[in-house]
Amino acid sequence: MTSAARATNSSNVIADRLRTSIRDGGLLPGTRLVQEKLAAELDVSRIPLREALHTLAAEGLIEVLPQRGMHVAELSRADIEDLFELRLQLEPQLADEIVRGCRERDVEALRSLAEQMRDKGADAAGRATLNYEFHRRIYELADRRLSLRFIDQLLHLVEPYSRRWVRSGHELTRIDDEHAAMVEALRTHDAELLRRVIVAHVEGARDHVLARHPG
Amino acid sequence: MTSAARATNSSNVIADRLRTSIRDGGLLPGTRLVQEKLAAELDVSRIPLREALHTLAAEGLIEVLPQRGMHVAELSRADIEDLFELRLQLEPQLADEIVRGCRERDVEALRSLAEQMRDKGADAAGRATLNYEFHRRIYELADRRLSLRFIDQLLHLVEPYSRRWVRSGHELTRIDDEHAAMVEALRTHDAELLRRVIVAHVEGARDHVLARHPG
DNA sequence: GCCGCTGCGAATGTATACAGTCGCAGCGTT
DNA sequence: AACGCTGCGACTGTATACATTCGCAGCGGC
Repeated sequence: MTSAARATNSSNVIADRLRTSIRDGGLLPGTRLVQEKLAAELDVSRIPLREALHTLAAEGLIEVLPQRGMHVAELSRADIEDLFELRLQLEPQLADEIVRGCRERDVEALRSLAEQMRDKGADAAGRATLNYEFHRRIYELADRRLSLRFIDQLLHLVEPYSRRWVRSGHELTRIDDEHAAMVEALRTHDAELLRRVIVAHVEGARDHVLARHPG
Repeated sequence: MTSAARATNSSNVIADRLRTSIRDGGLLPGTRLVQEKLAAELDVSRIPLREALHTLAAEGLIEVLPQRGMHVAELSRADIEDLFELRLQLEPQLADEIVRGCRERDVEALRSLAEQMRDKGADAAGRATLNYEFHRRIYELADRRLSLRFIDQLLHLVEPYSRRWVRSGHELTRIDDEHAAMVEALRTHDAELLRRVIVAHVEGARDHVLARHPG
C-alpha cells in the first residue's frame, strides 16, 4: 500500500495540486474557478481539469453551480461546528489501533514532522502542509481504509479555517506542544493518553476557530 | 435547500443513475466499467460519464486503476467492519437533532416509506431504494450538511452488501419492525428511544452481514 | 518446454472544436 | 427616471477525433 506504484493520470495529479492549494491558502474559500484560466495556469486541458474538479466537489472542497461555474467551497459556522463534531467522533476512536500499528520508525517520522513544523515559525503555508501530513500519518497507522478516507476529507475541509485564525504565537506553541505530546504517547504506546491528547487537540482547534469565526 | 432548483447538467444525472444502479444491485461490486459501453448504454458521450465516474470514485463507490480502467468498488471484510463502526459513531449521535427537526408531515412521509417497504416483500431492488430513502430522510432532519454527506456515502457503500445477505423473511421482518419503531419514536419525540433503535438497527445489520460475509 | 520479445487490438487519456446557457450592458419605451 | 427587451460576450457543457498505454497472443530463441 505504501509503495503502491500509483500510475499517475493527470486528473489525479491535478486534484492533488488543487487540494494542496486549498489547504495551504493559495486558493481561498469562495474563489471562482474559471476552467480555461485554471487549465492554462496548470498547463493542462480542460478535460482532466474538470475531472479533478468533480473529484474535489465530491469531497466537499468545491461547489458546482451547473451552467454557472465552480468555486472553492465556503463553510458556514454551522458547517464548522458539524465538522468538528465529526472529528471528535472519528479521530479519538482510533487511538487504540494507532498505538497497536505504530512502529519505531513511525514515531521517528512523526517526531521529525512535528519538529519541522515548530521550526517553520509563522510560515502558515509551510505549517499547513506539515500539519496535514502529521495528522494523516498518525491516522494511517490505524489501518482503517474508510475511516482514513473520511478523516482525510475532514482535515482538508477544516484547514482553510484553521489557517485563517491560528496566528498568535501562543496558539502555535500550544499546537506544537500537543503534537509533541502525541509523539510521546506513541513512543510509550499509551493509547489512553493518545486519545486524550487528540480530544484536547481537536477541541482546542474547534474553540479557537469558532471563537473567531463570524456568524 | 429542499426546493433548490438544481439545474441538471448531465454529469450529475449520470452520477445519480450509477449510484442507484449500484445501490439496487444493477451493478455489482467488481463489475468492470468500460467507458464506451457504459456511455452507449446511458446514451451520453464519454466526457460527462467520466466526470460522473470521478465523482463516484471520490465517494468510494468506484475504483480507478490509471490506464487500466475503473470498476465498482469491492469492500473487504475489514472495510465492512470499519464501515459499520463509522455508522455507529455517526448515526445515533444525530437522534436529538432529528427529533428536534421532525415535523408531523415528516413522520407521515417516513411511515409511508416504511409501509411501502413492507409491502415490497422480497423485491430486493425495490426495498433497497426505499430503505435508502427512509434512512436518508431521517438523517436529513438533523440539518447537518457535512454529517449528512458522509452518512449518505456510507449508506451507498453498505447497500450492495446488505442486499446480498438480507433475504430471509425473518430478517426482513426485523428490519421493517425497527423502521416502524423509529417512526414511533419520532411521533412521540422520544430522542433517547430513537437513538437506541438506531443503534440496534445498525448493529443488527452489521451482525447479519458480517456473519455471512467471507474473509 | 520455458522464457522473453514483438506487434496487434482494445480501451483509456487528452486535445481541439463546437453548441448551449447565463449574465450584463445598452438601448428603447412608457 | 424606472422598467423591460435585445444582443453581445464569456464561460460552461458536450461531442468528435486523435494519441497513448496496457495486455495478450503468437512467434522465436535458449
